[in-house]
Amino acid sequence: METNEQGRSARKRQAIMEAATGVFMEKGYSGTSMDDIAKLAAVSKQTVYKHFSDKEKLFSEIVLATTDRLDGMIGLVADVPSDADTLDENLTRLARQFLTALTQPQVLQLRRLVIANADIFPELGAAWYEQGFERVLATLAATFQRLAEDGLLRIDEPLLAAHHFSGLLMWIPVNQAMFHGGPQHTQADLDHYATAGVRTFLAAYR
Amino acid sequence: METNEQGRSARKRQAIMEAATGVFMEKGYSGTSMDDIAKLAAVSKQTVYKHFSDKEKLFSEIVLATTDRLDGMIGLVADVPSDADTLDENLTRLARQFLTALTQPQVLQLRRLVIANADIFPELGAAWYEQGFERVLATLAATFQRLAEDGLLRIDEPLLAAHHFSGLLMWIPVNQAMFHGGPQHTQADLDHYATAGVRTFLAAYR
DNA sequence: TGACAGTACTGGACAGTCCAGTTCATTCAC
DNA sequence: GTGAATGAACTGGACTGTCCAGTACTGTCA
Repeated sequence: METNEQGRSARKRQAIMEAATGVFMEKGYSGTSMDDIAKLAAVSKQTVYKHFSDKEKLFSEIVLATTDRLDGMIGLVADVPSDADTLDENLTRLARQFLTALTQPQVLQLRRLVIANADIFPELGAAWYEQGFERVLATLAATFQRLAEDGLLRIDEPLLAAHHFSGLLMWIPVNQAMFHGGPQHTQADLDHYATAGVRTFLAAYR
Repeated sequence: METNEQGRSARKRQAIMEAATGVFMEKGYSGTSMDDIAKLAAVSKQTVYKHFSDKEKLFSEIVLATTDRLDGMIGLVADVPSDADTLDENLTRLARQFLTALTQPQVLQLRRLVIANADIFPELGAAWYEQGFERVLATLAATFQRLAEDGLLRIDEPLLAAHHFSGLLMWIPVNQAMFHGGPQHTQADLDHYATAGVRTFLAAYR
């Protein structure tokens, strides 16, 4: 009789990854001990080592696992309609969604975590950047390219425009979050950043 | 008899700070041992502890000491002439100087160092952000305000404009540097970021 | 005489291993 | 179906080796 769709081993592995994600996020890589993780996962240390050969491997896996969750964001970016009349509000909505998604405490925390350990795990930092950040940016660039071909925007270098778009939006809140503990921005702040950023972007690129 | 202008004690202290700065930058906070620092400073461990009560205090001091070096940057930002004919090239020069200064390996490394340890030293992160980053931004905002009053720019919120300016310039190279090891940008890249960023900025704010 | 070098030491944390005994899911005989 | 048999996965805790912050002590030099 199979009451569990996953089986014991897979369930344990899942528990370990969730626990590890939580503890690494909260206490950083070197601040986290394997005992902490085992304890929080309600699992013996040996089981942790059965699933993940060492601490570095476990860390890599939990970090890269988070890039899977970006697909929704990709969809949003690709779905901006080619409609001149609503371009402003469509981009503003996109901007708000961008800001909301990227100022989630977990996302910022993960970003800090990756940056903090880019010395020790350079490949991990690069991989996360490519699979996460650049994937979204490339999609945004493609969207801008399409909008330009439809005559809604005037753009020479789509990728540069995409970087400008995100830089205008996120420079402020991301920087603040990197140096301070938690997020200091209210929803009103974010809305303001969104409208102001889109205004500046469209003034330059329409 | 005092043959040295500083005194032996002050010289030792200086040596310790320089050594600590180097090692912390290279190996991070937790990767650095007090023995490393003492050895590099050619000083006994006991002397290190005579000058700095513990590791945390030493770290804080060397990080905050770096914010003193921003005065040159402040001067540059404040000195943009109110001349409509050369506004474009003046801002582009400023942008280039900005980018060159902030993509220095030491600066990026320090930034990483502060972000990486913002969990453990939240006050330090906040202090560095305020005394370093926000000071430059505020000066830039004041300059924009002046340029707006002289009719060269059209600006509602000078501080927001300053953030947009720096976001347009630095989002790309700073992000790359945070996640990859060293700087991947050539001087040509930086020039391109500068001219493109200023072009976008002026299209929106002139 | 006081600041320093050099070095040994303490106390605690932690990665990773080992092992003896236990749980659990599957298989196969009845 | 029921119930043993089997082997893999798991527990819990002890153990090793290492690293490091901070202290103590002895000798040296100015």
